[in-house]
Amino acid sequence: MTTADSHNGRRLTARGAKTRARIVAAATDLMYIKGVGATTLDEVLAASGVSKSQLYHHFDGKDALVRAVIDHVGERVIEREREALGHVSTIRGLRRWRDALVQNNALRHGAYGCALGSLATEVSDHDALARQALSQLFTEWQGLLAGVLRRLQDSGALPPEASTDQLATGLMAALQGGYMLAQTARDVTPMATSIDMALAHIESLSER
Amino acid sequence: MTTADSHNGRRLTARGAKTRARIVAAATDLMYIKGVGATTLDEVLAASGVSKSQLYHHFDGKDALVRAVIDHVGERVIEREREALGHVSTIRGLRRWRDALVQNNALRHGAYGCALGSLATEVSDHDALARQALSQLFTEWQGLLAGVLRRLQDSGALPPEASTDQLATGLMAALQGGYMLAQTARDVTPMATSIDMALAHIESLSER
DNA sequence: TCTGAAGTGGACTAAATAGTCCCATAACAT
DNA sequence: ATGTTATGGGACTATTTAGTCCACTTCAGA
Repeated sequence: MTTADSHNGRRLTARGAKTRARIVAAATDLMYIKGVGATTLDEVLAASGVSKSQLYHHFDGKDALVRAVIDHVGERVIEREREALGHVSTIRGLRRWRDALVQNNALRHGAYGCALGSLATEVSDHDALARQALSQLFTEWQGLLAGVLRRLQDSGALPPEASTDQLATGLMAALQGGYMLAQTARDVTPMATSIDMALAHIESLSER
Repeated sequence: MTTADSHNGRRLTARGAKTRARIVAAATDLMYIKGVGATTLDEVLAASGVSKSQLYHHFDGKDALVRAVIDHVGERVIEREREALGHVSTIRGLRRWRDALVQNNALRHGAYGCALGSLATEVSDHDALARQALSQLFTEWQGLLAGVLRRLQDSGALPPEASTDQLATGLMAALQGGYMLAQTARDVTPMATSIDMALAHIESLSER
């Protein structure tokens, strides 16, 4: 939302907003499938059925478009995860969350990886603003996981001395690393295995 | 080694081998820093001080060069890890291995991530051969970790019913996910945290 | 309803980029 | 020695790509 409009404070009619949204949607799909670097503006134009002047009317250039894509993907992922994790308070709930992610990724045999993670690795070293936005999104996502862990703690399913933040970091790393290994192997098994190991660790903390 | 020479079976003089190596070395550095997609052949030429005909003499094109880079990076990483892990047989040894990786990554504040992992995410979905090579390299790397875990098992530091292969997968995912989070945050802390969690889990298996 | 700003289309440009080609020189085998 | 093959330099081309420009249309408020 912050970097949403390139020409800050400009008026934006409903028609304009629609065009802008179509551009972002097309760019999001293309960049997920082909990668950011391999996606050209002409392809985005063709896919969204919009002319070049429109693109430069709404965005300062490719970098700005990429940032808009990051915002868009980020919103979607965070909303999805908020719905999936917002009310989870048991280990079983976490396992169901794991199942959903793994099954979803299995549909593509692991290809393309995590929508947010792929953007992050490709963009982080080239665009400081984009990197910051992505970093914040990961923090938010991790916060949702930490919330689940705190609720586990409250219900006694996790000892009070466990650091929920560190466990959330470890769980997120297992998830992202799992995505990456699955993408490279074209097989979701390593992703399932790595999340399972993280969950087993969390579970084991209350059995000692 | 397999995809090493583009024009298979051609003679290769010492001079030619040197030129080829210079091209690969320059391409490796550039692609690590700038990314594969953002690295142009002209840049590789300039950095290696070689003319275009040489590049096309030794490689069929950019894809072939990328595969040579993967082979080169893979060899380096595997050799490094073989030296670091080949004789490790204690949890303490694993922790020292962790320290070395974290400290090394801290020098860049996490930037660029894992040499192999970055290549994997960027190339896996576009070049099937490259993906396979990377997948094999990850398997080899994981095998080294599994070897350590088997030695732990032999010495009684890990129960015999533990699946060393699955634990190695989880450890590798924690490492790669940690690299990614560190790269996005420009801070190695999450990498350290995630590997620590994986190691803590491994350690905890013998204390129950 | 009038006016200025937002929205739109698409041709155009300049630069970059992958890949080709040709000719020259060095190395090697016999 | 000599023919053959590897190595080398670098100009050249066709295409792609980001980005510009301008004429035209639609919209919203005074």
